[in-house]
Amino acid sequence: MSGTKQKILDVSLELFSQNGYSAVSIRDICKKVGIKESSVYYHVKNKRSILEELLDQFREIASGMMANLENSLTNAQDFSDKGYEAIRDSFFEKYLMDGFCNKVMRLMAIEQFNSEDIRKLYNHWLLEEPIRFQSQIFSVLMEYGAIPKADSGYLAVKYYSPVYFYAQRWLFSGELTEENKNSFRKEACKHMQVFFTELGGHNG
Amino acid sequence: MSGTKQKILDVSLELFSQNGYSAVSIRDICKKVGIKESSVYYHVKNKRSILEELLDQFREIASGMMANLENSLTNAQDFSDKGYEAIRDSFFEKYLMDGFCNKVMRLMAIEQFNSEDIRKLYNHWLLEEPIRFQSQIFSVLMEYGAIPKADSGYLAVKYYSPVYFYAQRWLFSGELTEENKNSFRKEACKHMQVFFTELGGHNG
Amino acid sequence: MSGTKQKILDVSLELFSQNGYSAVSIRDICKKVGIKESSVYYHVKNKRSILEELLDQFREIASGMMANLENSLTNAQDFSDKGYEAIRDSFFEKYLMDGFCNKVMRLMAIEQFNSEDIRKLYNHWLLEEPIRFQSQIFSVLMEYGAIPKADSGYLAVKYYSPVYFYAQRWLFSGELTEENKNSFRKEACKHMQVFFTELGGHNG
Amino acid sequence: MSGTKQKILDVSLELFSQNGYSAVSIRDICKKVGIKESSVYYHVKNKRSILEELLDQFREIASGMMANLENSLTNAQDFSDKGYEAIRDSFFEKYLMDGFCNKVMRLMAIEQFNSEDIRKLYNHWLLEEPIRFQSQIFSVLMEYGAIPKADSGYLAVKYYSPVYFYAQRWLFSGELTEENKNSFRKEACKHMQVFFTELGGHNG
DNA sequence: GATGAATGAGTGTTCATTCAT
DNA sequence: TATGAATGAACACTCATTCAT
Repeated sequence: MSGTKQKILDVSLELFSQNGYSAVSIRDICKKVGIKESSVYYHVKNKRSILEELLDQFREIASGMMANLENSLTNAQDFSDKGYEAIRDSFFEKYLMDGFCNKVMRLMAIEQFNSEDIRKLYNHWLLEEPIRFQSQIFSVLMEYGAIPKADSGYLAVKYYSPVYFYAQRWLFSGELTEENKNSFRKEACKHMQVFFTELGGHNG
Repeated sequence: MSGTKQKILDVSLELFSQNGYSAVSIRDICKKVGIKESSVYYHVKNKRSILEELLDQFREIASGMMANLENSLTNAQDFSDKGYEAIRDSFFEKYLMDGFCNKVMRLMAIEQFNSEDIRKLYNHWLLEEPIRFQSQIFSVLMEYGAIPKADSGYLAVKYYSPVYFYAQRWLFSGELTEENKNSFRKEACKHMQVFFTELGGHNG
Repeated sequence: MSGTKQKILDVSLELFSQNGYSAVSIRDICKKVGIKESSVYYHVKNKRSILEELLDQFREIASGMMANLENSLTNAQDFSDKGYEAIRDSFFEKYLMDGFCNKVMRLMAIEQFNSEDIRKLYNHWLLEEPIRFQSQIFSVLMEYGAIPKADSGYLAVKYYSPVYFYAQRWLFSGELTEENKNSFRKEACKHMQVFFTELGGHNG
Repeated sequence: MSGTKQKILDVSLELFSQNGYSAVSIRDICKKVGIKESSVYYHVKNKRSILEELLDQFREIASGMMANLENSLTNAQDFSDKGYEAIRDSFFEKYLMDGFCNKVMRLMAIEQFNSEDIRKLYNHWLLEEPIRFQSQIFSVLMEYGAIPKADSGYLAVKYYSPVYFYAQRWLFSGELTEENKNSFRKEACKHMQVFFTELGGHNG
């Protein structure tokens, strides 16, 4: 991929994640990239295809990560805190906190209202899939007696929804500064830590 | 307020809450109201002012409700389930589930990314204020020994974030159907019930 | 219909008939009408709809005229030269030579290659329908013994094709001047006169 | 001429004759040729020059053929049907029906409205020249008593215009399929046959 | 011979808004 | 109160062409 094309994608993601797809014009993108408006069409088919390409990249990364986590879970031998923490951190750092994913999530959060496709994507990757996967983890932990048996779905909601809440507060709202990301990481990690401890406490 | 003006506001809210402020044109509004585009400017200064007026209405309702709840809390005599349930239901039914508030929230959820003002409003009324108020309730309950002492802020997050999560899933995503609203009510109420029971269980 | 709208249609037909639909831009039309480009969209839906409206007008006129001729033919009592001449002149003057029809025909002659719809229209009204109708006239004349029996279809082609040939030469080629129109009238009329005389000669 | 250059000309003629010069973009041509758009400018000066080159080729072929026919006529010894038929067939098959000429004619039929040069070319080679030459033939035939004396110009129009009419119907309108070409050949030949027979009949 | 990259000029169209009536 | 008519500014996009490599 040529440098210009990559720059177009980068700049587009930057702007899209700040203002949403429709609020960003080709003019805006080109101005920031440093090319004339007609030049952009040498690299991409049309405005929509820029968005599509970004979403495709995200889909690939997200699925890859999920497959990885799924794999880790299947092959996991120990269900101690350590084993689980690895999975949790992977999901957290390589997905929720990853620069690229982060921006796409913001973009999806914005654009879900204008595009059915994106709404589905958002719902899948930010609401359903995290719950589904976390629920699966809890099920496994219950099966192995690591935590007491209960409604794993509801447990997953209780576990994930504060993370989602903090994400809204610091990642999807306002500017995506390092400061905000750190606030998010601090609070979210604290929650996950505490939650898990309390869960184990019941068991112990 | 003249009938036409009210119709303009109603239609605008309807459309804004479905597609967002910028995705709705004056044309769209007027077509649904049944007037010509130029006529709208007799009733409102410009497109932005329609939004502003809706937000003002919301602000007033939301503040009123909050003041009411605040008042209920101050004057509360019994801290049994009943007393609390009244407050909870009021917040839930007259705010989260109210037709008007509901639409404005959706609108704010969409438009928070294009307008700093709306972002602040959204953050205040959907993230901060619910947590602040709930936290205050828990503090009072702790003080009176109704529930064990703990970090009331974190407790509020654990209590409210699933509600917020469900709201995202059922109220802010896709179309706002009665079916979705009912799903939301069912899930959110169940959570609040269970949560409070568990909380009391610790105490009892 | 407002004056401006009519002016838009008039100017459009003028330009379309000179240069073809696609070679004329909205800018060109507006410049000649004396309005700004955005104003045109108050009067018409889009560029294509201007063309469509002109074609609709033509269709109506052409069908009306054909129905009229058809009617004249059915009710005709005498099959002398006079009776037929009336029909012929009507077709010639109110259709081929009419200012509006004339321009639309030119426009169709140009645009038939870019639009399947227009190609069909052109074929129908300039190739097939004249032959069909003329053929019908000859059939009637043959039936009544006014002219000798023969292949009426081929006779129609022999009668009409020189008219079509002259039309190409004088009406559809180059600028549509009064001089050209007169040349066409002169040549075409002479042919029709001579042809009919020769036809009668066989009979007499 | 390099293979690529020839391919550019071939493809261009193919597309031009189907959609007209202006409706075909350099992109379209290059896609079909299998080169990038910038490459075409190594072979030709600009888009217009492709058209020019095609027209030059046509001019040469057409003039050559005409000179040939002219020559045949001058050297003709017998004015029987056979002698004439040779000339007629030559004109018909090597000009009107020839693949290359055919496409250029279509192209001229389309583009005559956008270009004065092409209009002149069209008028010359499809309206005036056939009439002039045919008229000349008839004159010769009259001189030699093969057909009765009459207005040779009008006779030429009567002879040629059905051919032109059929050409419009099957060669210039719609797609240029083998089926259409055959329909044209059949009808046109039949006409020429019949016409000549009738002509001779008067004489005999 | 061919192409990657870029561009100026142009196209049709939408939108919020104004203003005289 | 309402509207017919108009407009400037923006928008996504296409096209023929250039030029260094």
